[in-house]
Amino acid sequence: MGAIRRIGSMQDSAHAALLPPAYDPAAVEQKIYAFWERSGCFTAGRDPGKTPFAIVMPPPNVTGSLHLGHAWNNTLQDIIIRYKRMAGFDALYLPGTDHAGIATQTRVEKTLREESGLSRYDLGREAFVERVWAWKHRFGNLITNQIRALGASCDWSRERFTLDEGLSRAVRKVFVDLYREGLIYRGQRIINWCPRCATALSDIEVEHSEVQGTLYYVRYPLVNGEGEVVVATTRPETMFADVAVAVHPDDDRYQKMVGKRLRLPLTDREIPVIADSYVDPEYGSGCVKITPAHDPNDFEVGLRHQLEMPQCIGPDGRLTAWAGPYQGLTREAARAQVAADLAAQGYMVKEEALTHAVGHCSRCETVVEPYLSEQWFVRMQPLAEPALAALARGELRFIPDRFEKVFVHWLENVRDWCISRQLWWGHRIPAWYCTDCGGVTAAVDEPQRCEHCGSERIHQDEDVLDTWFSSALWPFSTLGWPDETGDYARYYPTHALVTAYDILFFWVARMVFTGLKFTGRMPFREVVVHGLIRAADGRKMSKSLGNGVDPLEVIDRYGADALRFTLTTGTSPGNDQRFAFEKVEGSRHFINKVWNAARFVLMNVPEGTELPALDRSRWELPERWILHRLNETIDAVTRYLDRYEFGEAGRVIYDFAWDDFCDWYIEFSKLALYGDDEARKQQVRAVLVCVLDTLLRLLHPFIPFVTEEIWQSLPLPGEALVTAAWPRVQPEWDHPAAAREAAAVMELVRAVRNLRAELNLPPSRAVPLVVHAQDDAWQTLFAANAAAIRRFCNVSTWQLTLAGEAPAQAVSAVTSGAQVYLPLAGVVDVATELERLRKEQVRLASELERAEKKLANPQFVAKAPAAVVAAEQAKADDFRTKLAALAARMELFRRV
RNA sequence: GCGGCUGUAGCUCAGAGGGAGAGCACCACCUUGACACGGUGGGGGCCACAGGUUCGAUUCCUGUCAGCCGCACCA
Repeated sequence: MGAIRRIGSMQDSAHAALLPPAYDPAAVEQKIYAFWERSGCFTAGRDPGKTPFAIVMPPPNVTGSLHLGHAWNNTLQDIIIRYKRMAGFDALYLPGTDHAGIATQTRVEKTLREESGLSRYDLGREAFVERVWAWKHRFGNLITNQIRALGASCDWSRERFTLDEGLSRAVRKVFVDLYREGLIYRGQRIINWCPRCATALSDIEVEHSEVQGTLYYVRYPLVNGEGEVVVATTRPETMFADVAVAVHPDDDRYQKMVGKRLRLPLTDREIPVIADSYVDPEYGSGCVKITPAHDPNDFEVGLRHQLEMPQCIGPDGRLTAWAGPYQGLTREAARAQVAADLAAQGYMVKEEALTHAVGHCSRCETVVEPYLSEQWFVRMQPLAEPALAALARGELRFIPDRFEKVFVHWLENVRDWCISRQLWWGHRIPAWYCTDCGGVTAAVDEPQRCEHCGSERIHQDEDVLDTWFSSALWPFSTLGWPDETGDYARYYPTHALVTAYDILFFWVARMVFTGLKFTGRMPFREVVVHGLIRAADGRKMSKSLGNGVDPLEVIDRYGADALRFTLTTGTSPGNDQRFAFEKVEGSRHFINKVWNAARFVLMNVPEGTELPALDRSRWELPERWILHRLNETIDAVTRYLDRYEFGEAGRVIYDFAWDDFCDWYIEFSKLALYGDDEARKQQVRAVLVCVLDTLLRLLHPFIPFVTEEIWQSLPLPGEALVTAAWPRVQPEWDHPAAAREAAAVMELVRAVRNLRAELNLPPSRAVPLVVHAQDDAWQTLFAANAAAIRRFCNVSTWQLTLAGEAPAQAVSAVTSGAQVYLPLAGVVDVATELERLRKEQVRLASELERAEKKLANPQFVAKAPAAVVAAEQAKADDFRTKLAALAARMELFRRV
């Protein structure tokens, strides 16, 4: 990043002590993001020698605003990208936005209506589309700026929009190629129609939800007056488009009816009784009215029996001329009216309450109308099959893997995809119709003449493509495909795709089969699936409930890092999480803790300090232990990140930072820093800086802002943390013995603190401490750490010997390697002390019993791994030693 | 109907074939020279239930119950 130097922040203060004791994210986040962007460190491809690693961002709606789902999704992606960047990859995080056909068009139409009372038709297509573009230019960078506020390290120089010229060309090419191969066709079919949006929808844009309805049993009399059939229907208003009544061919009750003619009530029309095995004789009356234009199953029946397909409901959801006097009524009004009239005229046999699932528009919740119309479709089976085969070959990994099953099931049962939308905002279908020969010309570039007859009298299809049609190409269209660009060659296939499970079918499946079809490869190797974010009470966040939380508000109040850390530690693979402000508060506290640990280090490493190299020979127990723990932490975080276990990774560093570094090591370090051994002081400073440096690196992908801010203040080479190297385990830091020894020292300290607390001794009161070490080795250890023990426990006089005569008037505890006594004449109550010891004895005895029982089991000794048996043996020994000491102690007390 | 997820401390949730964990909340004490967005100590759980596999199950398998979510739906 050449000319860009560090931002200059903490180190500008005269002294770290002048830094505010509470971290203020608002003061630094924008400055740091600007620094990152300016430095070019997010731009991929600057070092061709590095291995590429690419993630494409799931494009949010260009005129939408960030919600917590986006925040979560982008945080996880950014963690991966930042980690990979630090680990030496040429990391590309490709951002962009989606034109979101229906949503955006609806939004602009609404404003138009509010501002001028005009509809899009009043304006005309061209003017309206212009308006949408104006809207896009006005609000289009809102969401991308919000993604910046979150800290996402996107390569903005490669930002894409689904309606960009390049991407549009990719869309047209895919359409034309599929059309020529017969994989896209146009046909008269029943599709899902939203009367409010006035457009066709694909199957997955329909949400089925249970509705309380009525099953009407209606008499259809025979024309000859010799009887009747009773049909059951939930939609009597469609009867004007009935063309038959079907019964099962084997249904004895109705066999004689087949072929007879019925008179349709409320009309003068006659319709036949037909036989079709689609009818379930068990359900309802066993007679089904057939309405091919208004029901997908009836449509199939209609095709089989070559029936007419009249429509009695129009695209606006109102009854048509076919409904005679009912024309113009809405579906709902017509249903009520028809039911009432049928009843009044004696056709209604009965009405039964019925709950059934009804399709609703996923966008506006209007009841979807199965509607017969001419639409464009993608033939799915030939595309799904190669995808299934590739999945079976293991070319795509789902994390967690259970989502593969859902995915496969969907692909196995997928139906043709309706891709035409009766909208104006989107990619216009690249198909032209010839007025003369009626032929269709599909072309990437606007054709001058019909490719069938050469006529120039051609006009383009009015409709646009489903937005997901362009999203399906996103991983390669954004990289330049169909051109063989450098980016496409270098970054495609991308590596990981991070997404919530709710768009697996909408988006992931479609990228998979178009990717395979057009690039010959899976567009990504791994799909990292996360869940949905819910309100604190577990309900979905929604506009109607008013329980949505604006991530920008969270960022304002707590900082982007706190939001990120909350979302990250709340992640468990594939599962939903609940959002609560208390959690964000917890994250903010953690960030503040890190901030203050840094303040401590800086205050003790004055400007200009020349830090010595780490020198293992000069380390004492705290240094050996903390670096050993740091190694374990580096290893764990790296492994968890490699497995996309974000929550666990975050938790592991949290524990290290707070418990090990802050609570213990910093406290240990004070002994040296406030002492007067200059050489040791320098070594401890070096260790402090090293641990803090490493900790910041490990934390950076999770909480990038605060870590960058702190890191640039440290006396270290390098310009920015964002491009610093990811830590590696240092074999020379490994020190299992130190881990055990430190554990014993800490256990001793805790035991003394516990005694003090139980005696209600205020921390300010120094107490005498007697320690009896179990053997020479333990004695050496405790002697070496006497200063720490004395400081941590506020000890006045200190006596460390090998086990010997115990002070009588004392409270005591048994720890690994030692017995500790607080000889406090007058404070000790023999009865309470005995009771305390007895409770401890009971606890230890039960532990020992458990261990001994295990060890006494020959099967356990024979079959369990040796290490497990040895560990159990060691535990038992430890318990026995402690119990013996305890028994001796109690004996002494009884004699007093 | 088919498939999946969840059930662990008061709450929110991790976890893992071998001594039950965190955060918040709670109790007690503490303005110690990084931090009260803090420190120290503490209480609290037959890990939903019943079987099975195993030397050993809270963890793996089967079933039951409860909550949730997909997919498919017959009017």
